[in-house]
Amino acid sequence: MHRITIAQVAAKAGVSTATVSRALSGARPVSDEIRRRVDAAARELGYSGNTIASALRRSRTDTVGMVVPSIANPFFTSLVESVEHVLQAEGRQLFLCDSRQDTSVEEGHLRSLAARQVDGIIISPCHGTRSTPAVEAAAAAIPLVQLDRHVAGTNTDWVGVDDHESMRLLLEHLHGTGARSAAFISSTLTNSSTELRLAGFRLQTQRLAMRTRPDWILLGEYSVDWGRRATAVLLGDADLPEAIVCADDLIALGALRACRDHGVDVPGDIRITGYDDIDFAALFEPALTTISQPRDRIAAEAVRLLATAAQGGAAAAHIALAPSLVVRQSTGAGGQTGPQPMSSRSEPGEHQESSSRP
Amino acid sequence: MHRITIAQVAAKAGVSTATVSRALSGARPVSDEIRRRVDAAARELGYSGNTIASALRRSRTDTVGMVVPSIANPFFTSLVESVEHVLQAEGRQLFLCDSRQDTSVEEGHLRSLAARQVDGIIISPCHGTRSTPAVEAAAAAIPLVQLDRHVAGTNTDWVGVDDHESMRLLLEHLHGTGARSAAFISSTLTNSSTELRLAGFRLQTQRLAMRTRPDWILLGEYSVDWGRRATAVLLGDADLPEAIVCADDLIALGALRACRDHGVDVPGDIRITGYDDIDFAALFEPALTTISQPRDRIAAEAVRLLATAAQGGAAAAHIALAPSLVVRQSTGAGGQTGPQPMSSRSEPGEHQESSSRP
DNA sequence: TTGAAAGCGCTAACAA
DNA sequence: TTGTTAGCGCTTTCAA
Repeated sequence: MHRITIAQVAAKAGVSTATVSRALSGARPVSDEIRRRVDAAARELGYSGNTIASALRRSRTDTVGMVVPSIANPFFTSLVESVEHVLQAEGRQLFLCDSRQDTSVEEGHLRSLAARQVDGIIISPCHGTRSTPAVEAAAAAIPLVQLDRHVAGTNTDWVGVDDHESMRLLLEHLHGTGARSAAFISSTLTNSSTELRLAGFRLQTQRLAMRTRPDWILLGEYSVDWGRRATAVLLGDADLPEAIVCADDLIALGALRACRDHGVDVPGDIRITGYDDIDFAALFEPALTTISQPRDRIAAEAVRLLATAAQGGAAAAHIALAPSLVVRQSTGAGGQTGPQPMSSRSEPGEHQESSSRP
Repeated sequence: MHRITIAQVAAKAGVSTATVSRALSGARPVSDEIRRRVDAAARELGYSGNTIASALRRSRTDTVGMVVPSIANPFFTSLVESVEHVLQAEGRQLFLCDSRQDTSVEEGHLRSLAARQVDGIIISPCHGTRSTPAVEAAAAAIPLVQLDRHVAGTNTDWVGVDDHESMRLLLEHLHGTGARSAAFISSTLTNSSTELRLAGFRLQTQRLAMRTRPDWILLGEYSVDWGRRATAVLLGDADLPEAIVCADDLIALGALRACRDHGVDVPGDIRITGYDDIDFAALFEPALTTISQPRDRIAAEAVRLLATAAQGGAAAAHIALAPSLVVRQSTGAGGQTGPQPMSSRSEPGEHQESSSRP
């Protein structure tokens, strides 16, 4: 199992190792004749290259690290998928890390990625304040971009959607369907997205004069189970909200489930909305009205920012892409059902960019 | 942004680079006094190590590559999650690759992983025969274990569940609920698991004298949409099967959806089963009876086999773990519904191991 | 227990 | 266009 080295290829082709390197990488001009000889020798020997040695020499690994709070969460899964596809198109490779909502695990991952000399790090930090030191330390050494969520007090690149705009879309839509009161189910406020979504909810309900109550703001975690339990609490009261706004689709699916279990009709008695537009959101009965994030675009921007930062750009960029509202049955708008192409989506374009590199 | 090297730590601590290396890795004995000095120097300088240089020297990267046909498929997602957790516990890192059901993409990934000197490769090949050359080539250079599916004609390690046993569990259960006829919806037969599941279906229906028909065997792809369309075809005929056995949960969820759309009661009119026990299987209405694969165990065995192979074990191991049947409402057994702990699961133990290393 | 020195496989100056 | 040479940062003999 001894690996073939460039020296053996050089010997076989009767040229120097430098020439082999040039011929194979195509970085510098090489005569056709020699290129043929080198290619033949490499093929015959089954030469496959040693990226490690190359990386050490070039101080560049063509490798990106990605850290997410939970691989199993469908939203992050599709973000990972998008990032992987972008990298794969560039011949780069993805180190995938799951922080499991644990800042110490997250810190370990960041350290390890730094030691592995990744060219960049893409992270959805698991906590809005406790993740800050590790994120800052990593960002000081390596280009780093935060995705979706971001920690407080740092000045790194960030890409996500405009959570405020999302809440405006959702609540105006609900208001338009006649809802005049709303509850909000979310995770505890440990990160920026979660905080912004709640702030947006408060702002928009107030603006639209929709009624809410302090005990209609239920904070737990991003999971189906929490959505179910929180909704059960809401349904246990005589005063029911006309709408339940959920901070992600998992919570919303749990809410749908709880309503079904309690014989509450959706959207007849209560309208329900989600956030993220995971694949299963379209499949449930009733299909879920939700916010779609332009994941591919988010991934592409993130990778682009990494490249820019690697070239020594100065100012950090905050890119908020436009979310889009996907109307389905759970808000009674008679929207489409099932997994068909979602033609009602508005084209998600760039929404605002607060600052950019030169 | 210049990285600190071991030489700078050595200078600051007043020792040689060799000593720093020994002190930091803990591989060889170092006096307490010097260890203290080195640790202090490293901390003050913010030394973080260069895994690339270390890897080149040790010819070991503490890195594993994983190639799956589709990151977004919840079954593979959870396999990825399990593998990542096992590796993370060992301080190793995962290169995640999505072959997107494309053998040429897959081949590119395998080449790239080999060039990156990964310590091992874990792969669910996307095709039973067309993936063979690339898998064999990779396996010749690097420890490789196939997960879930495996290609024809190679002799590499493999870990998965016993698909035949799964079909026995499913069909005996269906027979027990009174079903005497069954249809089968699956992907086209491009890989081993798919083939084995169909073979198992044929064998068990015959053994149990359950009626089936050639046009009740519908082969498309592993997706909700295909399950839905295939079921719609079945429901268009006057002769309805009493059960539909689906080769994965996505297909089964599509089948449930089609039945609902056509006003066919599940499990009253037709029983439906899935395969994989993805998280959403428990959430649908009716909740899905399915086969649970011991994912963590599969992941752990795969990583263990990689280590064994790296130490130069000879014979390839084929480890088939025992699947377990999870009974829920879609087969009318009044099983539990919703996402509660699945107490009816039998403990998945080792089922058979056809050969093992010395 | 510590240090000196070689070298992992590759690429980038520099020369020719 | 090609070859020579140095060296990326680390670990590991080998000697002391």
